[in-house]
Amino acid sequence: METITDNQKVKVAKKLKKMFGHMDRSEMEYCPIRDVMALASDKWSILIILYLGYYPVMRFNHIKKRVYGISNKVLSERLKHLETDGYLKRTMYPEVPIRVEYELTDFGHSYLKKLIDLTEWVTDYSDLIIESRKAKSQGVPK
Amino acid sequence: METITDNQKVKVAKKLKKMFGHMDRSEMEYCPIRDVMALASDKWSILIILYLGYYPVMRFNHIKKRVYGISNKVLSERLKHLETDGYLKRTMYPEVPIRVEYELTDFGHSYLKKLIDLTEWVTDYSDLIIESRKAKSQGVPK
DNA sequence: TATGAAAGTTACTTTTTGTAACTTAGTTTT
DNA sequence: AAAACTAAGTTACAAAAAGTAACTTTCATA
Repeated sequence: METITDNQKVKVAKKLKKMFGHMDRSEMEYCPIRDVMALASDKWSILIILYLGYYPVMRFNHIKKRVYGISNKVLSERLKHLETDGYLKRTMYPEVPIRVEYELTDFGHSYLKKLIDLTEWVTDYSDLIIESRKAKSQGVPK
Repeated sequence: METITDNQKVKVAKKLKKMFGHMDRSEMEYCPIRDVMALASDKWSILIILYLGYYPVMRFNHIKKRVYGISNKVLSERLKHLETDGYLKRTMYPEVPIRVEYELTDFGHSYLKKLIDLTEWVTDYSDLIIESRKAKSQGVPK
């Protein structure tokens, strides 16, 4: 992993200062950013968006197969919210059996880029993390 | 929002292809990346890490005050996991009353950078999203 | 002796998820 | 003509996760 220089830390601190202007209400007010983050960083939403980046157009059952482990219920909920929030577009073809296609909007694509950066990082370091986890769980005899 | 060009989409597709080499097991195998993502993208974990970026050293109750709304229980759990996974370091001073300090590891700082990028994006567009949400929920009369 | 503070833990309630069976509407097969 | 088949969900119920609030521990101080 790249080491973080103090210089970089200063940059990071600046960005945080800017961001926390919005976030840092230690009282219990409504915070739109948290609200948006809640959906955007949800584990299932992330997978859905990544797969929609990979397969530009997907139908309900296709997503369900790829995002293995997701239930109809949660998939249906997340798709609705992701559509409502503008990340994806749902197109229904009134054929029989019904056909419904999902695809990212431009907005969704813009978010996809950020998610890819995040996922790349996780991909690169997941082995390291799993190692750390094992090491700690085995008890460090010191 | 910046429009996504086809050229950019190609780049994105390439990255996804690489990533999905790891992720795309449509069978129910254990996937370390998902596992890591589950903690790393958790809503409370994100807030904890962001605040630890802002205040380099924090004690339990300080974190609890800043990450408003989090319960002792969940905070305690997340801190343990984040420590186990190597994002942060916990230092206990056996004074009375006890003092425990949390700070990001280098690894945690490296992840913080990614989180900041993500959060910046969310910050920039959260208004747009809230708008989209309102528009859709009011029913679009067409 | 009683009070207090910090960092949790615990028992219990509420909310969110997961499971699996069911619905809907035409199409094709028997 | 009735029965079976699709895809895309929905629904009722069970299981897991999160929230709540009271409790614990340790020793210094009033």
